[in-house]
Amino acid sequence: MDSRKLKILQAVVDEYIVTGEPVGSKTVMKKVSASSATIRNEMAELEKQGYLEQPHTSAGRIPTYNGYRLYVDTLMERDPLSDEEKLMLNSMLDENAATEEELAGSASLALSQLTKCASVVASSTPKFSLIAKVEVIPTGKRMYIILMITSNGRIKNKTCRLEFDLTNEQLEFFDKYLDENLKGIPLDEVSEEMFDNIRTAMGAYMMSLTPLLSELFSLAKEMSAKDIMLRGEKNLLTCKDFDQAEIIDFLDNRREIAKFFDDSFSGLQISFSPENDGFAIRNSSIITAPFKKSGRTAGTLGLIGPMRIDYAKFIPYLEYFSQRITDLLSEQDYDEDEDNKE
Amino acid sequence: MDSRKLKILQAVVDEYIVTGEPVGSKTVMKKVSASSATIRNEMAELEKQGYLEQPHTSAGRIPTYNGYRLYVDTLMERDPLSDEEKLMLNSMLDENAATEEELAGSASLALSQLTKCASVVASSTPKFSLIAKVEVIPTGKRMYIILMITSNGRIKNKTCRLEFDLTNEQLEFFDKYLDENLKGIPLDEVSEEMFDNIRTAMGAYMMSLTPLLSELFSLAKEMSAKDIMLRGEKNLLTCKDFDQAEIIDFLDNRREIAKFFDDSFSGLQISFSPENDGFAIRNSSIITAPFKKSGRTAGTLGLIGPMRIDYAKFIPYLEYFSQRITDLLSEQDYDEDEDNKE
DNA sequence: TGTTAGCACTCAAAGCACACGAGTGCTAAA
DNA sequence: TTTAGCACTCGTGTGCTTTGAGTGCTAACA
Repeated sequence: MDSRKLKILQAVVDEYIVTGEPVGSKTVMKKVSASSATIRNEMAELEKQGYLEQPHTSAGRIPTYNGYRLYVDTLMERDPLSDEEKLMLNSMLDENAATEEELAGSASLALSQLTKCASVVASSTPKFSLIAKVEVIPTGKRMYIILMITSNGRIKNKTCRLEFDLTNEQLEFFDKYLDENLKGIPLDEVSEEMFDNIRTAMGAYMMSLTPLLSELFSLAKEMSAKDIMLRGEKNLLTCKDFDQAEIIDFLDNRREIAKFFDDSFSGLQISFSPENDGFAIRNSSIITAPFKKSGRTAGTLGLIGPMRIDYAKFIPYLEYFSQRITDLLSEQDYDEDEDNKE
Repeated sequence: MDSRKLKILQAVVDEYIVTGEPVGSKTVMKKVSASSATIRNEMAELEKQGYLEQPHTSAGRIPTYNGYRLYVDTLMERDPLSDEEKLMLNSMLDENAATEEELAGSASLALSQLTKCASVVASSTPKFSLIAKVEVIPTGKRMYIILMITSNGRIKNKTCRLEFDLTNEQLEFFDKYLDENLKGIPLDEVSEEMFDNIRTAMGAYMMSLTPLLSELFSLAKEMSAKDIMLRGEKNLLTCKDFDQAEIIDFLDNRREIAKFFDDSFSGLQISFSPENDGFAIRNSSIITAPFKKSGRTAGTLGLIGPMRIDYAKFIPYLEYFSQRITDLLSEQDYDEDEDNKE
């Protein structure tokens, strides 16, 4: 592939990203030293090769997704972050956040504001988390709250109403049993059978405790389910590159989005909707960057927007945030190690 | 006001609600026995009086908000619920919901699906709820979860990270102190001063416990803050009577919505956007119906949609749900009373 | 052989004229 | 007071033309 042709492709994508209008040969001429005729010839070839397309015969060219692919993989020059930008990004990150989720959440919010796209945080922690505490708290007539805390500090609760009040004895037995038998179990190993076993182990208490138990089971399931955090969804709604109805469908389908982010990526990844077999919104691109803790991937920070997006600017943002999160999380690690030495 | 004129107004609103198109004199003729000329004269007067308007000279009439006001207040005939409809509504209500919120939430979801509008639940419970339990749970190096449960079974938690780990002694002291001094306090009486007092009462422990304390304070504030539950927001987005951007702004502003629902209404209320001084979306109407528990208002079920909405059908839905919720909540009361007699 | 100037061609978008028709207000007769 | 009739209004839809940005192709040029 001719270097001039690459330059032309680059110029077209660069320009199209800014204007959103099909790019003609004259416009490209400003950036590539060749006559418009030459550029036209080259563009015709780029079209044959599948990197550009024409909305209609007498219009300029716009990049195809193959064009974008080539652009982001080899042509694009990233805008390095200025010191002011770094300062700004830092100020938007809540470095004092108590939890990993909050930290990443603040990055996600910042990203969505800066890019006018939607931003996602997907934590991969559930896989490694153990049940740390289970508690049943009576809160009123026949009302009980079940509380579950995991080893990494995530907490969730469920309220349930029983047919009869439990005696103190029953409650104590249940609490003790759960403490002895569930603590330390990895969340994703919780299974139906396991709970069947517990149920039989309840003996005489079985009848009265079964409803609590099944709520507890579904609570565990909910906690082990991969979930994501979405910020700036509304930015997508006002994006004219997208079809309204499609976005609403997409946003309704958190499960699918979570599944997409489940494949943990090793580094920065850019994927375009045609590559995500029907999952994503048409004309969308998803950029993801993982962040790490203790050397292993702790989650993924993602950006969902149109294909026509300022990659050169936004990718550094994303990378900076994911790096910063990784640093902050490992600082915590360091603290902990230091403590251990005492 | 002439009875024929009222009939004409009613016919116009009825028709416009169905078709969404300006209604002409010929169409009205089908419902009112008078010639089109007479109807035109009357409509011209209704326009002068501010009940109808014309999008342009040669178009039919559409109701103004004054027209809608008159319609819902005196003209409209509600469609009574058929037995099948009642059955359907019942099946959509989660009567086994453990909490009031879940129960009302299921009604809200059902409403939003049936009406293609957004639906709101606003609980007025926070006002009457007391702090029932406060617990500090260590979950890792310097990580603590603060848990707060109210007398009516609402639960919320906050994670916070401290500079130093607390000793068991400190933790026990804190837990005991909180249990003795916060239990039974009404949530809305929690004040800055109160926490200042607690802080001084901490004595030697003050330094280490202050961060936890301030998190606890903000947790209490969050819990006493009025919040609402919104369902079917996306229905508004696809409603062509609304301006996209305005809806997005509106939905972003939960605080405002919550405030609106804070004025507890005594019965069914219908309000139109011009009456809500700039708060609501243009051309929107908000219908609210309170539900009760133990004789006093426990919350409000609301419907947010365009002014052009099938009032005759949807108001009975809303009323049925709020009545049903009231019944279910008082059944619980009854149970409790019965228990108390034992 | 690659590049460029020039030219004919294409086609979406914008503008314009026109007809249509739904609906009106007004007038005059019943 | 009601109604039939009529002239008038105005948004909508249709077809036509113009405009201009942009193209592909060809022939001349370096």
